[in-house]
Amino acid sequence: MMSIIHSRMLAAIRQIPRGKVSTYGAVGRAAGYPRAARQVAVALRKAVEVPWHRVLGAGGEIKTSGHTALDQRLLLQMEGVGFRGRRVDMAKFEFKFAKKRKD
DNA sequence: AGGGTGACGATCA
DNA sequence: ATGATCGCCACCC
Repeated sequence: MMSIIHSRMLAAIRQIPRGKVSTYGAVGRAAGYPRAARQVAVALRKAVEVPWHRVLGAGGEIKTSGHTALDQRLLLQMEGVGFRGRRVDMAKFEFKFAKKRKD
């Protein structure tokens, strides 16, 4: 069963273009669940066919561990995403979700 | 129903 | 910068 919340999380994640990244918190907000950053991770873990490697922790830090973390970093660098130490250079590579506004 | 959990996030020492 | 703590929230026994 795929809960609606996961569907929305994944929909948001699929919007992240190649060569760009986002964070669990930002994805949660984009999906309409501003406090559900952890659920973004849960959704990613279970989902298939989504650019999971483009989702990082706050500050552009890779929050995965072990072999998964190495894969993630490699995949990102393959897409041209640049790192600065252990973190992605968010100033240049963070994808900004279109946010709703009232105008 | 109740309690533990986690690919999080912000804060503080 | 690093580690501890606490707040969050849906999921899984």
